[in-house]
Amino acid sequence: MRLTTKGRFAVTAMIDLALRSSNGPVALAAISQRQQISLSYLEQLFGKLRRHALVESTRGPGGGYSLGRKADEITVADIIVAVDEPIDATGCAGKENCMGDDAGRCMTHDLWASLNHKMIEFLDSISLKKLVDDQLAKGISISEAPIKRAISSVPVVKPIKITAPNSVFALGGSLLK
Amino acid sequence: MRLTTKGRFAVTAMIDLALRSSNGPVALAAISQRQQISLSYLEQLFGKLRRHALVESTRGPGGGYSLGRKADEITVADIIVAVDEPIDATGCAGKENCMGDDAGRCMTHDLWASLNHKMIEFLDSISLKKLVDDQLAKGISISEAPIKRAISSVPVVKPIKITAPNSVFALGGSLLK
DNA sequence: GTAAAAGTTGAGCAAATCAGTCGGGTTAAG
DNA sequence: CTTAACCCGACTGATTTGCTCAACTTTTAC
Repeated sequence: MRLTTKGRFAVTAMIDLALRSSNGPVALAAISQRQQISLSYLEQLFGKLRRHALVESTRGPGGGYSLGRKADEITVADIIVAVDEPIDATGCAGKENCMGDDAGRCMTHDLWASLNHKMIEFLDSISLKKLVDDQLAKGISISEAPIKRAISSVPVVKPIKITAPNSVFALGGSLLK
Repeated sequence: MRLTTKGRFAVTAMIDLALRSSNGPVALAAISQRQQISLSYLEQLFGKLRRHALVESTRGPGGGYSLGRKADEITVADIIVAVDEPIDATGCAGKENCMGDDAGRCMTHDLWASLNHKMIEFLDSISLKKLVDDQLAKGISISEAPIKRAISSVPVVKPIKITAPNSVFALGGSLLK
């Protein structure tokens, strides 16, 4: 599993979706505006999320996406794995060719596998529901109005392009020490 | 923080270093051979590790690297942060411009910050010492011989190039469900 | 039925990152 | 002074990221 902004976008979008999926499907355009994520990019991500059955789609006007299963049955790991496809290959992939002439060669394999496993376990322990509840607890108020689409002639809100360099889990270092 | 093979290489190399740093500095060439990591790449990584004071270098013949501080005072998070430089930028970087007209706009910020923080905490809870102990417990025998460099004319063990596609924490999905 | 609103797919693209390589330093031991 | 090591910066090919464009199909509203 990799951890990139791609995963962050996906998690963010899923939270947004979960927050307002109570009244019918949510359109990507709405998520795009609220979360400042490019619509086309969202389309790509939700294509993958749908193929992994994390979301369901409803086509036509008034359509959009809804959760594929309950929020407490979707984990952060699910989402990240869905968008950052497997692309398996663990250095010395599967083979035991790493054991060679020298002693204790490929400790990499099982070491990393176990660390990996812990990471997965961790991310798998955080459900979408928990994230949503955290947001609600922080007093985020959801506009209950199901999106006014009556405003006919508004051209299209050009999304502000944020040149966000790919960085995930970025921190200034101050947190670490 | 990002999670890539870069970080994996760094952690692996650090474990190798910790395992045999009991008898003087360890040369990168030795780590390169044992762990099948390109020497030049190791040089890059250790440059960063040194700048973060995780390792110390001894120059000249017989030199090499040693741990910058005790193994139980170095965490996986330290290592990964050191090589996968900050490159800070959290979507809506620092600024509060994300709070706009609509309600609950940038939940991304604190949401991801908190998830991030949990990840850091987790990786920060695993010390290099623990990883080393795990390896030792698995019966890895360290060849105490301080590397035979008597073999003069051996051309250079051309490292087998593994076209390891960048994938970290890869898993076939079977672990997840 | 037809038009509009939504999802779906695929191609393509600039920039960044990854995983190195290369070539030349500098430092210290013998 | 030679050699074994670290040091450093530039460069590179392949891949990924983040994103756009264009052309669909499906469904609902009128």
